[in-house]
Amino acid sequence: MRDEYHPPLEEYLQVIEQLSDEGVTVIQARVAERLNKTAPSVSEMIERLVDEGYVTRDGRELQLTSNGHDVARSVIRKHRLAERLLADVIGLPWHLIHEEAGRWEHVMSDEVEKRIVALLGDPATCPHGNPIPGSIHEVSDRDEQRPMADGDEGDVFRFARLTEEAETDFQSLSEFNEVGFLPSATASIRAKNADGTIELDVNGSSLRIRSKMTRQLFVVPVA
Amino acid sequence: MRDEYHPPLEEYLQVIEQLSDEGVTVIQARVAERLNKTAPSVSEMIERLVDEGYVTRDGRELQLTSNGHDVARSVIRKHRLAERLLADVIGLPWHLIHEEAGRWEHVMSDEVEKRIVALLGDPATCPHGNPIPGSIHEVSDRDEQRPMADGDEGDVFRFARLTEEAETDFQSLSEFNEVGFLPSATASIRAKNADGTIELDVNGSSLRIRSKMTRQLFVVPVA
DNA sequence: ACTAAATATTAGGCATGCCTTAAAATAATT
DNA sequence: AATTATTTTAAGGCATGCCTAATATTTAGT
Repeated sequence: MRDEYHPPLEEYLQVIEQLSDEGVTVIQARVAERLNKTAPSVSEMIERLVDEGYVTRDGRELQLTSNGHDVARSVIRKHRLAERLLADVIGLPWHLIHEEAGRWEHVMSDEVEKRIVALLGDPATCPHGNPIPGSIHEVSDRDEQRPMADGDEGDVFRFARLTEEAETDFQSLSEFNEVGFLPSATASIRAKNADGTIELDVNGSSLRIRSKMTRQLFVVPVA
Repeated sequence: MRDEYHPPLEEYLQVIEQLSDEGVTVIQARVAERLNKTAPSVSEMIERLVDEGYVTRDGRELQLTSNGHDVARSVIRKHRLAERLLADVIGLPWHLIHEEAGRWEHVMSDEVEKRIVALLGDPATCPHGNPIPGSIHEVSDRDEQRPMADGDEGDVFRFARLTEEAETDFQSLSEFNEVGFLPSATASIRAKNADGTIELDVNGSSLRIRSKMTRQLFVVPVA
């Protein structure tokens, strides 16, 4: 088996899994972007991951092996559980939890994972609305979720989730946190601007969503 | 300033601080033993720590600079707060918390540290009875504490703390946990054996303490 | 088909932290 | 003092993960 402590390996597998989840074609260039590493670094590392049986290649496309997939799922599970713990128990502000959990995910033992699950009642999602792999609870509204960008002026919706990629946009996250625009919050589209930004009404407060971000936020229409 | 994430550096400074706290003369050989590293590895690393201004030498004796001391205190503080969180909130069994906290200490942000302090009410000690640097609460019985080895048959005491070194004796810790012999527990000396081991009565259960361990456990006599 | 853009690899380096083996320096004992 | 034990350093290596610069190799766009 693999040693205990391999942050870089875990990061690579995690990103491959996430890209794949997002429907992005997983090639090295995408991984490099996500991890902020140079192409040669990624090339070398992927070679290792292939050698060690975590990844296979089909042309330039990357695929996790069953083993690689298990590791990735475990890391993602720990990441999202850590986020829940940080937000719900420790009281760390919502916009700070992602970065913190990005370190915790690599040091949390399976034993602690279990205790956190018990403590929190096996939550279905992280505080960004993304499902926690292995939870017995289903995310019921998955297929009703659609990108905020697809909405129209006047639409009222419930904020369901934001992509992992969006979680790294610290500036936006701070703004969301400021006005309480977090998953499960209700809001409405005040205006769709020519530059692609969207003006929201969140509980009376106004919030402008960056153009790129509107495709990273998933919402569920409210009757 | 120093980058975020330097587990090895932090481990070295932490050990130097702890050895010094224990009254041990801090030389490289001691550090090597504690960290389970070879002498040349430690020699090289200490050289770096000196170069970078964390440590000074006086002959073979090592001393932390003010900066090095601050880092060490911070890591120890995070370690002990993590242990409290793991034990009191997350519910990880007592004998497992030390190892887990040994990883968490390197990834916990100052922000999270603050929240944990607030959550736990600024605890005075970790679950092994050792003081948490920076806590406003005093450890009142510090000078009444003495090694269990100094006690006599029939003595009744309160278990006050165990040294950091003892915390790595997983086997003993498991046994202690088994019979509920944790800091703040009351017990009595049933027998002092010729081989240096001590036989305890813990709440009716019998517990044999390894010879070496009897000097690592500090107790406070009970009237 | 042909050029431009995107992607991947090669080659050569580098810092970090470890290690082993061997030699030197200190300290402790007899 | 001489010897033995402890401690430190020197020398040479190695794996991990990064990097830059330069070179292929694809894939797309015109």
